[in-house]
Amino acid sequence: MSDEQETRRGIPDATVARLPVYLRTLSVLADAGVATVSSEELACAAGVNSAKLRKDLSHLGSYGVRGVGYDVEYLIYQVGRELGLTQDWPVAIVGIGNLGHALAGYAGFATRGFRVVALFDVDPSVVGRVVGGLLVRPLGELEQVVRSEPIAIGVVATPAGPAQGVCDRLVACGVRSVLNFAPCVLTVPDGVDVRKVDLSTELQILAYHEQRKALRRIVQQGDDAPRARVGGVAQ
Amino acid sequence: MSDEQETRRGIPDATVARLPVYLRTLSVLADAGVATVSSEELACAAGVNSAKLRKDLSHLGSYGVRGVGYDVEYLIYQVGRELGLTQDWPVAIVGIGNLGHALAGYAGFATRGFRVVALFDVDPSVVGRVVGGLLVRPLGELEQVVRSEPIAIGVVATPAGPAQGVCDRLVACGVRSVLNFAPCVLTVPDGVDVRKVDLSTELQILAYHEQRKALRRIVQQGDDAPRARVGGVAQ
DNA sequence: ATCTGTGAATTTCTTCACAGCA
DNA sequence: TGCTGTGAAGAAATTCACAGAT
Repeated sequence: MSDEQETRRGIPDATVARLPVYLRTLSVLADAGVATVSSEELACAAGVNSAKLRKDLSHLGSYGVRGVGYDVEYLIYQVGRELGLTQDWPVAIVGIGNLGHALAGYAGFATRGFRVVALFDVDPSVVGRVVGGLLVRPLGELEQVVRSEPIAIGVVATPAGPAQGVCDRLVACGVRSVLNFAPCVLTVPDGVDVRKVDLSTELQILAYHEQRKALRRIVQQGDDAPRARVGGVAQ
Repeated sequence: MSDEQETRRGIPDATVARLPVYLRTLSVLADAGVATVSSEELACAAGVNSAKLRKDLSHLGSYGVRGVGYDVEYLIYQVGRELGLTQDWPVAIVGIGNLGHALAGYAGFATRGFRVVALFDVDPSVVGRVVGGLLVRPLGELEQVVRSEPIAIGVVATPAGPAQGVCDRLVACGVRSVLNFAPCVLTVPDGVDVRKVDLSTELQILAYHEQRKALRRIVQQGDDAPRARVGGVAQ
């Protein structure tokens, strides 16, 4: 019953989002020669609480040993398999500006499973250059290349303006997963996944909390100090 | 009663995370000359459903007009204020590799409120260069600069190795908000916020869903085709 | 004795559906 | 009538706390 649900609906989104963190943490432990790890230790290293970690891992199966913990190598394999990293995912990056340039050279992209196989740009001064060992092709060749190589994931690193158009072309060529760095919302048909990475969004979230912390400090001070200093903030 | 809670606990995290998206969407509308927008229209443009949008905005106050919608300019102001964008947030970036380079030149960083004021790197071949109009300083000057300029947000764009050390130094200088691009978990004292942007995490999440879609297609095919083709997948 | 895996309780987030105002 | 703002219902995620395996 619960197994059936696991297979059909899959693992909860919140759990999927944390699996990569666990995987990276486990890799660090493995490199350090650690063979076995408890949920408490792994959770701490990954920055979550141990009950959450255990519940997350329980969605993959029973890969721990009671009274002992988890075998690091085995868990790496299981988490990687669940995430689909045992397969090969060819990636294309469109838009080789500052960010695209960084992405093309980013070692993290070359980690298990992911393989950058094509770079595209419209700018003639960029096209023809070699970035991260790959030739930058003109955008016009997108359809041809994406169809011949079986591109699974398209990375949009263009400005906001052309992003939707580029995305449409990728999707038309059969790309079903898009990672969007452009500062805009991409609209895609059902069955296509988009994830958005937005630097200024993250900054704004930090600013919100920073502002609250500053406010809280003022109010706190106000509690100890004469009321007048608080101004209109409290109440 | 509910107002009190709003002031003390603040806006729900899930809402805060969406406000920047609304803000950007509103800016696009404003640039297009739209004066008034309904929750349905704005929600659609922002890629969320309208009930969620209305509930989100209701946490800021009652800034809409029943039967009419929201005034775009006014809402931009209110959302921006809530996020703390009416204040000035000086930002320092540590690690001017490919990514740091891209970040320093990223226009989104220069949007309302945020101002990159200092760049640091250890590499002597990078130190002294001018990137995005700013001189790259040696890491040794971090304490001096961060203390003299009132840096609010530190961006860690170093490799994983030095990231924690850099973060510790930033925090020691009074930085209370850190945006982490390094592929590792940063540990900070209470009262300091860290947000993590991880490119390979996003790819892995896409890979998970891509794998599931592929699997579903196979199972679906299996339903129409002879059982034998399904193999061990179904049941 | 120790540590996992998991039901149950709790909290948070989302969606519904409609009262109430323009 | 049209659209917002919001209680109430529902779904999802988190945390608790402990039974059960080694």
